[in-house]
Amino acid sequence: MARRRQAVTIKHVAADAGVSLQTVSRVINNEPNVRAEMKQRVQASIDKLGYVPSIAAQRMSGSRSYLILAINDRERTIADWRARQGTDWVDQMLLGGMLKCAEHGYRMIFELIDTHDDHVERELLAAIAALQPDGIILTPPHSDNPQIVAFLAGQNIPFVRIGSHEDGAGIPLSMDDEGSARTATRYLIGRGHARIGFIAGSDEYNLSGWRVDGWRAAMAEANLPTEALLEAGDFSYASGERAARRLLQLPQRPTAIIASNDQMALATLEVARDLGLTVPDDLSVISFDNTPLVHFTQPPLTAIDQPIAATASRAVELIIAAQKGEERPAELTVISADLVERGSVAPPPASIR
Amino acid sequence: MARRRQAVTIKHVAADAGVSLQTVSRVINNEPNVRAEMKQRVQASIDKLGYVPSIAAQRMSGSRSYLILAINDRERTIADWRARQGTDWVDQMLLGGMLKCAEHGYRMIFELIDTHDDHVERELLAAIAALQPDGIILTPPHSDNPQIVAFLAGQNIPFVRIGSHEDGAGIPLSMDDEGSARTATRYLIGRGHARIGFIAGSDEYNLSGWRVDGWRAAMAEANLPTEALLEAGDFSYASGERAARRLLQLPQRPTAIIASNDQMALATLEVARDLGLTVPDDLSVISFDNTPLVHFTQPPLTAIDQPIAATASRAVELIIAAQKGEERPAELTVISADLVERGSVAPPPASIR
DNA sequence: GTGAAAGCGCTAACAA
DNA sequence: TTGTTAGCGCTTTCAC
Repeated sequence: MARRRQAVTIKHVAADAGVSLQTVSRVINNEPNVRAEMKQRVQASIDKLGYVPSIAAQRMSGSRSYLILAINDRERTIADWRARQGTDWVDQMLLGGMLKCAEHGYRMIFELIDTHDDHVERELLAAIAALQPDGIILTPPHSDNPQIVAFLAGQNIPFVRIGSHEDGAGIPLSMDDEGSARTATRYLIGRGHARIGFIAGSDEYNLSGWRVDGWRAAMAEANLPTEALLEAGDFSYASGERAARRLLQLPQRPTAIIASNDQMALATLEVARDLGLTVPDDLSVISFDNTPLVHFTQPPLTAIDQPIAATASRAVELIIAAQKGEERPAELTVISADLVERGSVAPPPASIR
Repeated sequence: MARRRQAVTIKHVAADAGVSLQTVSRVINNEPNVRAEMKQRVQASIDKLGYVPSIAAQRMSGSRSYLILAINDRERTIADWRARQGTDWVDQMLLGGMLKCAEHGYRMIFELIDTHDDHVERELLAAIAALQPDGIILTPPHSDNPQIVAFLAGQNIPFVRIGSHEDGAGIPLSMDDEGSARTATRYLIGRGHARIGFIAGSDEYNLSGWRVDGWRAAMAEANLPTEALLEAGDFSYASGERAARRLLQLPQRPTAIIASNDQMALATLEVARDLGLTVPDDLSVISFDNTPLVHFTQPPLTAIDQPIAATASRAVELIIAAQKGEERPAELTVISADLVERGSVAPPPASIR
């Protein structure tokens, strides 16, 4: 392979327009102190020659790299990819993140990092040193990983922590898990349910706790009991199955169950079927995440939509703002989630009501 | 934001090891002409200081960028992302491509380009000039787009055309669509089916035609008629619905249908239900792609698995090999697909058999 | 086998 | 408002 050099450089443009390199640079970067006429002339040459600045060279000379790193958990992401169950977290991140990046002339680079690895810092450093990104987006469970947060804080690089409430280095960006759980719970209460079970997600994710909190809060405000109605899960189908079985075999079984993700809701549907319960007539189910599978279940699942695309998009905006030297927002940024109504919720059965 | 400079550079390493810059560079790039002892000393300094070479600087001085661009069709990709139907083409590409890249110290950058846009060249040029990738992976329908292929050929950059048979610039890499269609058809014939309908995909994709060819070939070799059994679709659910309805309302309806993708197979299932036909007892269905939804249909779909991850992985290998100056393979590289058996195929109904 | 010098494309700092 | 100079971190010559 022959070595490739930039075909058209700033030099060609400068020569063509009959100006200095610096003037071209100013035009590229939209800097002030260039006369309109000059600017136009340079722009004409740029267009004529099809010039595009080299990110490498820009980065080299100490300017921006126009690269934003989106970091996800390696193990979980690869497991999801291999499972092919339709989990589309990555797709939604790209949808929101890439498009927003493109709007601002940035590019999003997707990276996988091990949460548990004792080389986290080395992995991160490698990515940062190699790519020199202008900002980093952290997703759960990395967002609250003290080691990662501390390391990034020391790198003097703007970063957003998606799904985090904690103060500290970096910009936290919440998807309002507690509020969503409250919304789902109130929705069920509004339809007459009083015994509402909850299947929690993995402890490794802070959002699991927040979702439980929201459920508890909504139950409390309606003076409804929660005892024995909380079951631990870990987001896996198997854990959802176990949890659902325990809940549905309670002497006084719940008339509705909220599952902390779609897989566990799917398992709940299956257990209900197995026990001869019809959804939604005998049992109502609400799930979290709203991944593609909600369309395909029998009945389709009413679900809390995790606004991943919107969140990633906002994260990019926050990073670009930070890049420009703007202050980080004083308040925690919250992207709220909607409840999408489908077919898995009905009033509780008359016999129990 | 303060300007960030590389924390540890080749200079620091050179100073620490007491050698010249050049020697460090040689060690980094694993070049010959360095004594083992020297190499070891330098490597020790690299590890100690946590040095990682800057891709920007490497690229600047005319070496590789260690970046591989994966290009997908913007319109279709975004539509899939928004539809949230679980299409996981992108995920599978990342799975295969990113992991293989990581193995070789490369990174995969995912880009979207408009097929129809008259600015294709400009968009491509922008990506290439900005990123200076070492290679490009084209996916359908870009793989056989003459404008794109011609443009890339002129850029002196290795590129792979996934899902392409055509000779010419770039390295074609086939997923054996014709063979897969033949496999699916033979599989049905083996189970006793004689009237096998086929729903084709969009003309915009060459693979649509190859799948039809495979079906035709398998039918021909068994001396089975194909007349009236081929219906056009465009990969959309709606088109699948129309096609399935026409096929199933034929005076002599098919006992099996092969749909060129999962969405159209899903539609076929729905039409069958609507017409009072049970799958698989009255009608067998095989779909293409094996996206996540195949698990969730009633019954789960027997499907041809498109080996996207394996193909992306191979594409990366081909590019890295080309980068090293190796000859492109003389033969067309073919990644073959498997048939995954689930619940949508049975022998034809006795009344027809 | 190792080192010194030049230059990649661009921008920051300064000068005019 | 515009141009000049130096240097970013690295690799490629070309000496030694």
